[in-house]
Amino acid sequence: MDMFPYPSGDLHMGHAEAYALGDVVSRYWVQRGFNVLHPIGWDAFGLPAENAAIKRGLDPRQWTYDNIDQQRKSMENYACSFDWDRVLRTCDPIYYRWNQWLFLEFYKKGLAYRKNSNVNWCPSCQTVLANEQVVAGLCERCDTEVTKKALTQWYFKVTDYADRLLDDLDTLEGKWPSKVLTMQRNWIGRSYGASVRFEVENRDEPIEVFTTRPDTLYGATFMVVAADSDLASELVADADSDTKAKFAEYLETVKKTSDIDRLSTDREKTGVFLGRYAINPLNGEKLPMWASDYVLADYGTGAIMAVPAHDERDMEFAVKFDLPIRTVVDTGEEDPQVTKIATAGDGVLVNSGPLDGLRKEQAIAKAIEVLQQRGTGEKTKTFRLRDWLISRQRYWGTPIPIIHCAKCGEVPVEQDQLPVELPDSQGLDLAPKGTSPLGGAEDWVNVDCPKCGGSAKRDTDTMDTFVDSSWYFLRFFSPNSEQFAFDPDGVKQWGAVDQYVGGVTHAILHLLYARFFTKVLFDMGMVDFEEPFSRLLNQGMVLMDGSAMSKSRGNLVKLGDQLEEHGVDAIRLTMSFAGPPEDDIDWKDVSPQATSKFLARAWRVAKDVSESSAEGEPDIDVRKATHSFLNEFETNIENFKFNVAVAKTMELVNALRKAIDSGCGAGNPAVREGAEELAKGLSLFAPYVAEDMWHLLGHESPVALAGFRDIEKELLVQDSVTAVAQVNGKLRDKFEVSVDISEKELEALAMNSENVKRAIGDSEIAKIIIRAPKLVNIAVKG
RNA sequence: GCGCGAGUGGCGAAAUGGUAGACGCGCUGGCUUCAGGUGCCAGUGUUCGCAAGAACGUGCGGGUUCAAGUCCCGCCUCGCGCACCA
Repeated sequence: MDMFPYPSGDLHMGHAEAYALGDVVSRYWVQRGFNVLHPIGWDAFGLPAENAAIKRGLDPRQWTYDNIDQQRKSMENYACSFDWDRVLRTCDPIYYRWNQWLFLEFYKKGLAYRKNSNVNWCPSCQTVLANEQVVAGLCERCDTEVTKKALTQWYFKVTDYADRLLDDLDTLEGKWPSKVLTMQRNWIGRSYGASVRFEVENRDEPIEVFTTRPDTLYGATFMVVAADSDLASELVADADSDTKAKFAEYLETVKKTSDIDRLSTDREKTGVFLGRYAINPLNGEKLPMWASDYVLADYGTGAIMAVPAHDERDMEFAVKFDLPIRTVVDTGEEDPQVTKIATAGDGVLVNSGPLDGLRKEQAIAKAIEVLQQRGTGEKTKTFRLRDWLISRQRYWGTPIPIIHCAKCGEVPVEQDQLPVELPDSQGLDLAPKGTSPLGGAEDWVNVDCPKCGGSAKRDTDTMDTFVDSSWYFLRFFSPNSEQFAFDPDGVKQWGAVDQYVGGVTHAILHLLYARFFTKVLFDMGMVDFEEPFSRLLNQGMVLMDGSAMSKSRGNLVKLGDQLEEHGVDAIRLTMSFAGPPEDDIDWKDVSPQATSKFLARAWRVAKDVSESSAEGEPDIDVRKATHSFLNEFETNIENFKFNVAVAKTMELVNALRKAIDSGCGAGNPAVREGAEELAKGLSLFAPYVAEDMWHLLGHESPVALAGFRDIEKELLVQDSVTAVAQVNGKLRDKFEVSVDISEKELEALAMNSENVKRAIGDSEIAKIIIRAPKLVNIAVKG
């Protein structure tokens, strides 16, 4: 299965590569006789449709469906072997109805909930964004600086699945690109440590912090609370007016700082003293409490214990504000108290009471044990992963099927009322204004509460389009079903996606969400697998002159033009032959003309065979060439080495050409056999030419279904090989030998070689290594 | 800063520790052709040599091995990811 496209305009070179490669895999397994489901659909909701609507006054629905029609025609022309009976479009009510159904199932299980918090806000798109959609502080879509806004929004509780999402990555090892696995692991970001409760003077409740280094508790010399957290404001509330004023001023500047500035690496630490003290639970020491923006409000508990001697950031802060530094781990490096350089490595505990003399790992365990005994802390873990914010204040998406009633609160829409269809865009103001355009559809918004019958309003937000793509692969089992989201029989028959193909751009977002959905559906008993995509192939990008193609850059290569000039087969083959699929292709390095020439050369082989009458016994060398081609072709395809597989078909063409011109001739049955396997092999890359060849060779049925010939193992055995003679590992001579040559014979052959004799000269022979039938290496002294 | 990946001819690239450069582009020469931006054949890592052959050669420096593009250690460069995550 290929990642489904977003229908913005026609297909481009990137699509051409992705679908060529996906099609090779699909056609290969069909050729091997498997029942292959190779579906396609459209990720049809989303902002571009809406933006086009705003900019050019179009109906987003019309714009989307027009683009889908155009893309579909191009795909058909491009010979994509999709199952056109299973097409889905996520903007069809029959599709998004099940988005809503799934949302309500999640809601029932407490996996969909609403909360108020500081969320990422794109001032340009005028909508909230998920953490995953913020890249280095910028909106993933429009590169605008993202700001924070306190809003009540819908979330999916991905964090409930954090452990499984992380641990199950192990089962994908070797089947997904390791790069993607690493990125997912980093994103989920589990760290083990301890939560520790610190009493605070003049406060009833202790505050809790998370630390990965409970062993350094004796080295804690102050505490830091995230300046923008509720806790900081609360702590400072009772302070003197001077402290309060300073805090208020600081908080103002923190709020003004954009994420971009905040993230810049060598930014000086800032902060203010809160006028409060916490008590170290292990040694009873009084620790001054500070507020700073280097502690994040939404990670851990938004507060930390600061151990400057063994944490770089705490050290920086301590130096800046002249706070004490106490070394508690002797790492063998210079004392951080003196150098002002924090040490984080392993070592022996000092100045730490009962922990003294222990090594880091033991001390961590011991510290946790002590905390547990005293009831002031325990072993715990924290994740970087946050819950998935799914509400969007935009029009072109799935309406959230919730009704808000003043009396009954959140009321889910009844099952039989689904789908909650999007109102027509006519008469709605789609321009971004910070609240959903759906709010303006009064007939649509105002409804009776399903519970009490009183007047109520629909939720006006729409779902993130990543909800649509989190389960679409399951919908292909029954794309038009009104009975269920996806057919359980289909799940049994087809199961998880055996092979997924798409760009690495979705390494985190889409793949993580789809994995999350699959696990939830597994727990609901709706699917019997926990990972949606058994194998994943990331294709690279198609570039021009080293950079991404774009109209504004003036280096845009149009797929339509390329197809016009070279033909579909040549472009598909060029994409496959250019290099390893995961590498980028620079279009300037690639030659579709050459590929065309190769296709013509292959075609002529079939032509020559078709014009000769069969005669003679099958030529054994040609048969060997054909069967070793089959053997190598199959392993290369199965290992995604499409470029090498194409090279092997070129070798076969060369061998057949030679046989026709200066060997056994085109009428030899072995040449016909070779030409037929050649057509089948080529059918994965160049279906039109291959089909023509196949018909030239006298077949009526489609080449795509012909099936490779069984490999005759005995034809893979070479009866002579080139043996090499080395002296001290350097090649000195070669000879053709029989594969079953004895070690003695091979050695004699080598020793009699003039070249070898010369290389040995007067030196003394130390050792002779023989690997019959391929190699003799003579080690000499001196 | 941390993590991951990659550095091989003029170019895109091949190579279970055992012939480095398969296959293709480009280039050179020959044949075919009225002609050719076609087709076919041959050559093509660098240096020396008429040749036979030799020396050198997979980013750099070491190491393991009879044998290293491949394994180990240290560096350099590029790309990607993460980046005050406690």
